[in-house]
Amino acid sequence: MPRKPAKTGLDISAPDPLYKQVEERILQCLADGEWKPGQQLPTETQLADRFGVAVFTIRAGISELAASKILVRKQGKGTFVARHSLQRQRYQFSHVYSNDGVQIFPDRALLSFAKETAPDAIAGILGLRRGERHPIYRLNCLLSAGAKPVAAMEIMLPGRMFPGLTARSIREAQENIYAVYQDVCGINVIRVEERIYGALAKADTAATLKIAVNSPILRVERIAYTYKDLPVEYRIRMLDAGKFHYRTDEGGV
Amino acid sequence: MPRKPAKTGLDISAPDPLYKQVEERILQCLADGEWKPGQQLPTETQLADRFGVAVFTIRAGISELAASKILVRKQGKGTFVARHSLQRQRYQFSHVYSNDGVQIFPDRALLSFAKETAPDAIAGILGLRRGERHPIYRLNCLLSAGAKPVAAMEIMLPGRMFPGLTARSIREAQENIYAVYQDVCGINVIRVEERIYGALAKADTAATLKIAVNSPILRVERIAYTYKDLPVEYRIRMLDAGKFHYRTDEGGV
DNA sequence: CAGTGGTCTAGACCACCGA
DNA sequence: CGGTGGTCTAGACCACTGA
Repeated sequence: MPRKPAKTGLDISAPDPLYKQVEERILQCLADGEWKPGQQLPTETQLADRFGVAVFTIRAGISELAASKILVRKQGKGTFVARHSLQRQRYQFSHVYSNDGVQIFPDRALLSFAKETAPDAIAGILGLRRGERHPIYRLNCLLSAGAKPVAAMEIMLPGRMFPGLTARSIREAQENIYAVYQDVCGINVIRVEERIYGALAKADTAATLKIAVNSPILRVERIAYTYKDLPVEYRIRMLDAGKFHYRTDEGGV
Repeated sequence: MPRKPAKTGLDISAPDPLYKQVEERILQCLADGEWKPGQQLPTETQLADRFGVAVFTIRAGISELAASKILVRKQGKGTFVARHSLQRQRYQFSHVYSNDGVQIFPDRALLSFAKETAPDAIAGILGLRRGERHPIYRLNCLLSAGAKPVAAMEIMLPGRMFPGLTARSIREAQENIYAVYQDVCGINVIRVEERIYGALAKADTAATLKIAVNSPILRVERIAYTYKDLPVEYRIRMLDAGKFHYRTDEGGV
């Protein structure tokens, strides 16, 4: 007897395999906010019933999302929506090292917080429609390790996606700023693209970082994305390249 | 009846699951050179017989190695040892872009090729035992796109791991240099670590790149590893940061 | 102890490849 | 057409969690 596709939306005769469809459905539930960060998903058996497929198929879908760090499986407990905890920051999205080889997790001081209309260039980067007026938040931060400045950071966020964001909510959170996006606005960053430029410090950057004008700096631009490849953050960091560097890995078993 | 562990070396009662042991065994075969780059592995059914486990278990092990880009599966054909082809270079280990956003695959000109004794610092980076004399190859290259210099590159290789390497073999190959390591010396790079520094061009680098002294440069140091986390290459690239930048991605579905 | 995810089996059918 | 990997099922047992 053929499987009934109507009830669940999963279709064995579709071009995509069932476990890919499971993946899509779970991503859709996450994008819709049905399951929120930190929350437990239904068990694999329950999902298998709900979607009308075998447990193996559910596992295949969940496995890919777990590999992407979107879900977290805990044996004996359940499967959970990943959170941007401090521990997670230690191994993802954090690549600044001092030049003597110590990984840096800088403190964040919020210097300014403004709401304004997005310039065309920024609107384009954040995927906002041309020809319309879009509010954005513009944040300026100083990142420092101990008393030493590490980087000047500017963050631009599409205003409509971050309801309820305030300077206060950012200042009070000791956490990774992506945890603030999650907890305050329900925005989940799952992927980033970075461009790393070498440059010379201009007067304002030099003053902020307490280095000489024309000192070498690393300008790191990042676009962060949530589900469905939707850009949610554009940030620029100006790192003091005299004291710090950037590391990446690739490949590996 | 319990599985017999002696014959194959796989042991259901070991702390590692069987599919991890499969993975280890395959990596060992690769490190031993039993299966060479581009070569086809035995079929999953044959490996299942050989290791005394189910096909599913073989698949689980191979899947992880395929995700690490160490093996390549081709439906209807078989499973193969990955090669460092030009196509592969396009999506792995190549991150230089011009500042107007075009990905750069520079040409390589070999300027010098020397064999010498490794200084202590280099020996340490390449994991060579202290207090012994180790031959290394030291290569200097100019990377350029069209007529424009992109970067000066220095490569250091542990001499004993690269028998038969000559300036000629590198000059004649139009391929990715990692393909030369594979084809000439049987060395497979599977993972790299990179450190990205911002700096100012000194006189010699400036002359090579045809830029002004104290122009901004990106100094990219890379250590490349083969199986068993064995370092096989240390390279330093000095990129003209006025015209080029570096990109990385992280995360994603 | 019951419930979770983790591993593993034996087998089925499919899609793709090349002779 | 036979052989390959790709997907999927049903079911088993294990390891870990927390009440």
